[in-house]
Amino acid sequence: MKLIDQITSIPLFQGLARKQYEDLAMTVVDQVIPRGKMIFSQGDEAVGFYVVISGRVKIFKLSPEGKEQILHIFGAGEPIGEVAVFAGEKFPAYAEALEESRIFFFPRPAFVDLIGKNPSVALNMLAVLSRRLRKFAGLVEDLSLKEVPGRLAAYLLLRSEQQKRAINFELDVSKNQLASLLGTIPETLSRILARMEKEKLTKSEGKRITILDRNGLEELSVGERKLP
Amino acid sequence: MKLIDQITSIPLFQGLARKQYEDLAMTVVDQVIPRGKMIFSQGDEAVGFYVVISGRVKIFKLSPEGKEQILHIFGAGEPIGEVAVFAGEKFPAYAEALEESRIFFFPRPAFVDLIGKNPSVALNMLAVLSRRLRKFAGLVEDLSLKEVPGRLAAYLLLRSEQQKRAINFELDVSKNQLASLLGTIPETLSRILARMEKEKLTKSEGKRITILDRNGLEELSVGERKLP
DNA sequence: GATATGCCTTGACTTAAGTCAAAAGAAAAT
DNA sequence: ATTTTCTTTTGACTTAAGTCAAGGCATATC
Repeated sequence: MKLIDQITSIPLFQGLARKQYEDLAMTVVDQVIPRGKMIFSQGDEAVGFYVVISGRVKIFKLSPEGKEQILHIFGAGEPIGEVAVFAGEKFPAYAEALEESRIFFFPRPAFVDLIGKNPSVALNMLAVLSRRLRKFAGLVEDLSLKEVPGRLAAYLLLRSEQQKRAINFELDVSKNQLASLLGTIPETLSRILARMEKEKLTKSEGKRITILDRNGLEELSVGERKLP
Repeated sequence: MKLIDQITSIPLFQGLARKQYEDLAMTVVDQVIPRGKMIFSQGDEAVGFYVVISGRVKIFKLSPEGKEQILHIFGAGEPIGEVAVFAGEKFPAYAEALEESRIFFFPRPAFVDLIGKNPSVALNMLAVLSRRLRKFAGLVEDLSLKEVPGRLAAYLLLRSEQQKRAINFELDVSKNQLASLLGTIPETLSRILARMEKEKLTKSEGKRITILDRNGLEELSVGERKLP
């Protein structure tokens, strides 16, 4: 697919004139990042931002001891690092490709200019940031007010919802990654999955999860129920 | 002070034409909220957003058992609830006045209209949301990767920085609130303050905190040191 | 002045989840 | 195919922080 068509299909840039897509295409840097490679590190100078075209990218924080907390996992169409364009100039976290990913880099000046002239881009961006803030508020709530079984239950229910309430689906991340996403460690995750299975709430073989008792999971996720 | 002058001094609205301030003044609702009163609840329909004119407002989440996690404490000039204007239409958390507060309510349609027409307001708003995202990323990091002593140390250092690196300052929130802000409970906070004092890192009498060993606190906050 | 109310602290106890170590499985590399 | 490497699971143990209960202290209320 041609560069400009790729740009046209980025949700953030919906509603622009032909000319503006062409301008964007002039400044964009197209790059392919292999699995496991860092895109940027916390503290790096942000001279622009990225949009994921294909593949998946994780954004995360690291503790001094090396424990990681994933903040987001972004896929096609989603912008990353845009926060640094509007506040501060350093990336506030690390970004690494979870699989081979194609990403577009947009330099800051052209983008700021575009936003100033295009209310629709500004509104799109406001919507993106607002959704992200909402998601963060949920993450903070989970980390602070729920126990790990509740967080895991909420995550499984969310994944199921995203797949038409499928009773049976594949985790799209490794269990190590999932642990990091839930703010815990692989050992704990493993144990809790085993306990859920014993309670006949779920069944798991590798990455394949089957929800046996949706209601029970819901109770767990809102804290009305505890795992023995 | 006159209504319109109050509006003029809101950072979010910097750089508007006289006419636009007048339009805003036409739609604004001025209200005074007594200490302890709810401004909105999680799930409430968001027909607009608020700006704090004076006083302080806490934004928080509640667990089913009633434990609260404060997300932000906002003071004069800061907007609240604007996320709901751009994404979803429900407030994602609770808001309550910590002290008697004067707040302006701006109905959604007029504001969306203003943003569409005024790139500077859009950019201001993008900056506000971006700073907030950054703060959240830090909160998530703290909750997930630091222990309570580290979070407390980081908080005390931050407060000190905000007051010209004062060695001696007053907490601007009650210790109960501080516990909620740090994602813990009053008992734990109390014990950790006592341990810090024993280690000669700080000294506290009521709300007055004295930093005795800034370096030690920094080590604690980055996890290079542990409290015995 | 007495009493109530909210705020903070302390002690004894419990528990969720982390650490460390080891091993089994699965996936990738040679 | 076999070795290497990474992921996942399990067991034994430790620990940070939560719960419950009681008491102190201050401020507000009658």
